[in-house]
Amino acid sequence: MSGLQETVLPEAHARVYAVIAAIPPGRVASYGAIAARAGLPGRARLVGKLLGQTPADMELPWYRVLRANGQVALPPGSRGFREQCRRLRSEGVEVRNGRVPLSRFGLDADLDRALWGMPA
DNA sequence: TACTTGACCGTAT
DNA sequence: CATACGGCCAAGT
Repeated sequence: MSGLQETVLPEAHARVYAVIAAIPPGRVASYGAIAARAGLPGRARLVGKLLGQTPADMELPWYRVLRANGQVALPPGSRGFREQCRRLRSEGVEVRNGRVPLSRFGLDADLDRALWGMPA
């Protein structure tokens, strides 16, 4: 066998997609939290790269993914940026100045709550 | 092979 | 709140 990660990475990609697909409407998660839940701790950039290469026609709630501080990761003013803000707001998520306020819960806690239903 | 690029992140100043 | 720095690592040049 010649390539290990040549088969391992696609596996990881599938897990990342699964985690993102599991984020319920009206909820958000950070790149880092998603990577961690997909078994790739410390590899938030891989998630970003993957989303960047994800075809726009694929069904995936990509817009529920934000930076750890709540900011939208796309270039401010770009089409994707506006699209993301629009979709989030349409789900009832507050977006102010390209950013989602993380009032009492961090994005990680928010994702955990979403996946495991932990109470506040 | 070496260097650069990214839809990132935590810590420090 | 803003900068800076190191860490992360697949892919492209």
